This record gives sequence, structure tokens and C-alpha cells, in this order.
Amino acid sequence: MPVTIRDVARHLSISITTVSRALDGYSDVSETTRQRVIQAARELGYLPNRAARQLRRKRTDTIGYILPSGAFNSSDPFFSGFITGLADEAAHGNYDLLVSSAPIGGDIEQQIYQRWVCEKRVDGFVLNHVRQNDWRINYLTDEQVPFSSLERSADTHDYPSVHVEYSTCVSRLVNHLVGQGFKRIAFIGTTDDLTIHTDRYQGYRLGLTMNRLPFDETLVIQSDLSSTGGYRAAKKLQLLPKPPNAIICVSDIPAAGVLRAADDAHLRIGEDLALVVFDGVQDSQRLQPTLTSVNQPVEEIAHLLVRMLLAEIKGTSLVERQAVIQPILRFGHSTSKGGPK
Amino acid sequence: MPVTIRDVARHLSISITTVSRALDGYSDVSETTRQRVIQAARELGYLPNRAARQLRRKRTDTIGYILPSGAFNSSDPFFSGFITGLADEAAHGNYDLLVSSAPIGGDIEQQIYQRWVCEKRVDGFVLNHVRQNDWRINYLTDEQVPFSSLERSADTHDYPSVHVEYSTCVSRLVNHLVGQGFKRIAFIGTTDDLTIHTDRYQGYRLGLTMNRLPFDETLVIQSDLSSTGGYRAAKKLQLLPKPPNAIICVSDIPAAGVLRAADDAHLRIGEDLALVVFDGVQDSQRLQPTLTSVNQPVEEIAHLLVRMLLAEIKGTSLVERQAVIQPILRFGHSTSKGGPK
DNA sequence: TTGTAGGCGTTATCAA
DNA sequence: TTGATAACGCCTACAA
Repeated sequence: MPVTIRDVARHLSISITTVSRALDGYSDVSETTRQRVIQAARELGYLPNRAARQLRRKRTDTIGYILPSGAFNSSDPFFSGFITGLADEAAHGNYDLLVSSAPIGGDIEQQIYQRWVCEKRVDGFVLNHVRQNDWRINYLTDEQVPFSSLERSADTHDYPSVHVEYSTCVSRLVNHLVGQGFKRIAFIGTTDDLTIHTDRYQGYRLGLTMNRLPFDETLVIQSDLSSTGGYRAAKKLQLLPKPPNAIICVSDIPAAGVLRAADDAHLRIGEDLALVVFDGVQDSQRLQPTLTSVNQPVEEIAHLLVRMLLAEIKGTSLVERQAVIQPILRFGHSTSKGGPK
Repeated sequence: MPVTIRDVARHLSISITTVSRALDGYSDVSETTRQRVIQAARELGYLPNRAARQLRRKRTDTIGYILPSGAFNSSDPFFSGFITGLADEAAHGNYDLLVSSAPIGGDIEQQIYQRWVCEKRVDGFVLNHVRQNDWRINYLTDEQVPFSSLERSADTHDYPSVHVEYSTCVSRLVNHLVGQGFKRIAFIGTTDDLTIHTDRYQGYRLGLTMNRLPFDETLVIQSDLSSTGGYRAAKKLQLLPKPPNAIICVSDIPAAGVLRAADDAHLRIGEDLALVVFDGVQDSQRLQPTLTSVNQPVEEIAHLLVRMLLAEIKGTSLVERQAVIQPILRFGHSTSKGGPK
């Protein structure tokens, strides 16, 4: 039998009004009464029924996040970190996190958003994987449901968002490579034209320009995300009249292929060939040779998104609604001459 | 301004009772009325307010899952797949998933469980990472809150659980190795004595016995989960008077070290040395050489746990409350003679 | 087949 | 400083 506010009131022979206000920290209740109420509530194990509270207060103290559930994601470690971050920061602000999953951009996704909005299931949403002309942006804006998003779509709405600035970071990395004597730098990307890839590629171009290095389009290869794809790309690069001595690779699985190709050609990583990867499936620092990598601070991003969303929900005015986060640059042996293999 | 059941009733000049029952599929409402109600509800975009419904029905149609948030997990792809699976199957049963995260076994974890129970926030829980003598088992049993769990603790309570049977699978794998001519098989494990590791190790021992192979304790090494750990372990094995020609390795990161050590010694993988890994950080099928691996069907496990939990919540009697799932054995080039390197 | 009315557990308004 | 009372939106006896 669940314990309600009535039980606490009866237990102390006072009214439920007083109990409610004592626990909510109102000032118009005497300190002695408050203590007795708090004490009794603890003894009886009373916590306000969430549904009743939601109904009365007209808010849920819950935020929603819908996982993109394309097959390729299901083992992407990004999401474990991301959800952990969302849940932690939400809990920190006394919010709960409601999670569902749906294929990107399909009907089901739309239904879930609409259901949660119409049912008043959540107070706001965190979005990621925003598409160009994303209907969610328009829908939530129209319905006046607060949200924050990782990366932006090509719209003019004004909403809080977090942007990971790969470009600067990658261009700095190019500086580093050049400083280590690696001046012929290749870029292995993917066929995706997500903003995130564009950004990385821009950083590459920017870095070349800043170092007055010529741009050579034969050094840019689009590969798939497999190890074989990386292997093939690396082989192709090796066959060039002037092969590169550094490779920036989109992820660590193709990088495994690059390593294999380097091995075939008896190239020493970090000596004859430098290698850089973007945040991939595994922790590149636990591999030998450790790979220099550019990582998103996933949990920090999630924290920030939640903080922005909560501010939005509470109507707190934010000075900065477009936050920019720098990726983390981790230097490993793969770009430093004189390091271990 | 949210649309409520009253708006729909007013719109059609009928009572809210009729609206409620028409939408809930009661039989005592005329078909014409029902159609009109459904039509009007769609037009107005009406969906029942979730809080009100929860309050009245005394259930939430929500299940809870608390992520273990030790630092080492945050990038573990197990959890993305697991949560996706939970969310999908919950949605399939018209349930939502509430997620929080807490360090394993701490006060915060306890508070969240208690809060969700006392607040009547969820109808039940999915547990994983159960410890021996896990307080959650006793607490939830006492409070009569339904739950299902991945793996069991050493208790005698009767609750639905899923067990992944590594032992049989690993022993079959040993058969396979022997069939391919790899008869001197080493086992690189970790220092963890989780049930899951015990299980794998048991399978190894069982496989040896079944194939009348002698057990040699110098072939069993406890390593950490880094690539260097795997490298060291492999080196140590190579220095034995009779080194192994097959290695079963706890995860794929140390396996990268094993590959490196094999390379140093000019051993060809799949020819001179067979290699098997357990589900690790990345998809071993996307690497070259593809590694033979033993994987948990993570999403399937999650689906099953949710189905079991929902049956428990609804009081549907389950025939099988202790489900057993077989891991997935994927054969790659690393255990087959004559394959590509 | 439909409508009336009470109550789920809280919070908020108002009066004492 | 406290207490009675009216919602919040929905479901469901029970009555018509």
C-alpha cells in the first residue's frame, strides 16, 4: 500500500496543505512543524507521487531523447557516453531522462516526438543527428517545445545548440605534422557529406593553406568505414608518384587497414608515415603504437546540451545560445619521430 | 493551449465518458460514434495526458533502467546496443523507457531505485551487472516491484533472468580449433572474476577435456584489457618451451597486441597461430584478417529482458523464467588454415 | 448506448 | 502560521 501525503498528515494530525508546503520549502510554515514533517516523511518513506505532481504542476521534470537506431549505430560507443552524459546532467538538475529509439527520419520517429509532445510526456528534447531542413526543428518550434541540439541544420530559427569545431583543431594538427617534418599529407574521408565531415575536411584545407602547402587532390580519398577500405586507400596512395608521408584518416577501423598497408611496405609508423584518426570505435590510446587522434568530449557535450535545455525550459536567459566545443587532441606515437614503433 | 478530452467532447457535443470509451475500444459505444470520435481526436490532435492517465490507472507504462556509470563503461558499445534494444522492445509493447545512470553499487544508485519506486515513476526495472548478494534483488522483491535481470546473483529468489551460455559455445570453439589442427590452445583472460569470465573459462576447460587435451596452466594468462597487456601475454606465451598455436583472447584490444607480437615473430595468423576473441569494442568482422569471435547478441538479449519484464508486470505467467541465450560464433580468417592472411 | 459524478494524489488559492 | 477546498485530466462505477 503506497504511502501518500495523507498518511503523513494523519500521522502528525495536521493538514495535507501543511505537509506539502513544509516539504516544498515554503517560508510560511514554522520551523518546528517543518522538522516534524520532514522527520515523519522520512520515517514513513514518503515521496510525492510523480503523476499527481505532474498533473497539478503541469510539467514533468523529464527530458526526452530519441536514439537514432540505424543498424550501423547500434554498437557505436558514442551513444553510451552520450546517454550517460545526458542522464547524469539531467539527474544533476533533478530531471529524469526518457529514451526511445527510432530509425532516422522515418514515420516512427515522427510519431514518438508527436506522442511525447501531445501526451505532455516531457518538458523538452535533446536532438542530435539533425538533418538539413529537419522537420523536428520546425515542429518543436511551432509547438513551443524547448529543445537543444548537437550541430545545427540549415535553418534560421533561434535555438540553443552545440557545435564541435573540428576545423580549427584539424588545422592545428596539420601544423603539428608539418612541425614534425611530415609535409605531404593525405586525407582519407568517407562518402558522407555530413556537416561534421565537411568541417574536418575544411580544417585540412585550412591547415594546408596556413602552412603554404599545395593542395593536391590525388591525396584526398573517399573510403568506406571498413578496414579493407582503409587498406585499399593506403595502397592507392602508396602508388602515387609522390606518396604521402602522413595520413589523416576518418576513423580507426579504416586506420587498421592503413597500418596493414604500411606494414606491407615496411613503413614505420611515426617515422616514415604519420597517422592521425578521428574518434572511432575504440580508445586509440590503448593501442600500440598509440595513435594521434581527434576526439569529441562526448559526455561534456551531453552535459552542455542538457544545461542549455534546462535553461531554455526554465526560461533562464542564456547569454550564449550557440556554444562551441573544441575537440580533444591526443598526441600518440603515430605522429612523432623518434617514438617507439 | 493543450487539447484535452473535454475539447474533443465539446467539439462533438457528447460527454467525455463516451470519448474516453470510444478511444479505448470499449464495445458499448456505437460504431458511428466511435468513428466520429476517432476522427475528431485526430483532427484536434488529441492524445490522453499521460500524467492524468497514470494517476487514474495507477500504472505508468514505463520501465526503468539504470546505467552503470563507472568511467570504464562510458564508451562501451554494449550499452548503446543494449539501450537501443530496451527502448525498441519497450516501444513495441507500448511502454516507454526511463534511463538514469549511477556508479555501480553506490548510494546514488540506491537513491534512484528508491525514488523511482516510491514516486511510482516506473512499473518495473531491467537490471544488469548484478553483483553477488545484490541489495536490489532483495529490495525490489520486498517492495513487490517487478524486474528482470541479465545474469543472476547468488540468491534463491525467483525472478526472470537471462543467461548467456558462453561455456558450451567456447567448448565448441575448442572443437573447431582442434579440427583445424590447432591443439595447443592458450587462454588470455582478465583478473576479473565476474560470472561471465568464469563461464568462458569453464568452456575452455570443458573443451580441452572433451578433446582429451591436457590442461596446462602455463597456457592461461591473466592480462589487463590493453593492447600492451595482450602483447606482453603473447610474448610470454611465445617464450614457453612449447608455445601455443592458438590463443583465445578475452577482448579485441588485447588481441591487437597479440597480433603485433605474432607479427614480430613472423607468425601468420590463421596458419601458424589461430586467434579467437570475445565481443570487444569493435566489429571484428570489419578488420583484416577477420577475427573469429564469440559475441553476445546484445539487442536480442535486451528484447528478451523487456518481454520477460512486461510479462511479469502484467502477471502473465511465463513458462520459462530462466532464459538461456547462445552467444554468436563468427568464424573469421584467424582460425582457418588456407585463408587469406 | 450514453451521461453523471466521484476520485486518483498533488499543489495552489483563499480564508481563518 | 495553518486548514478547507478546488482544480489538474482522466477513467469507471453506476444510473438513465
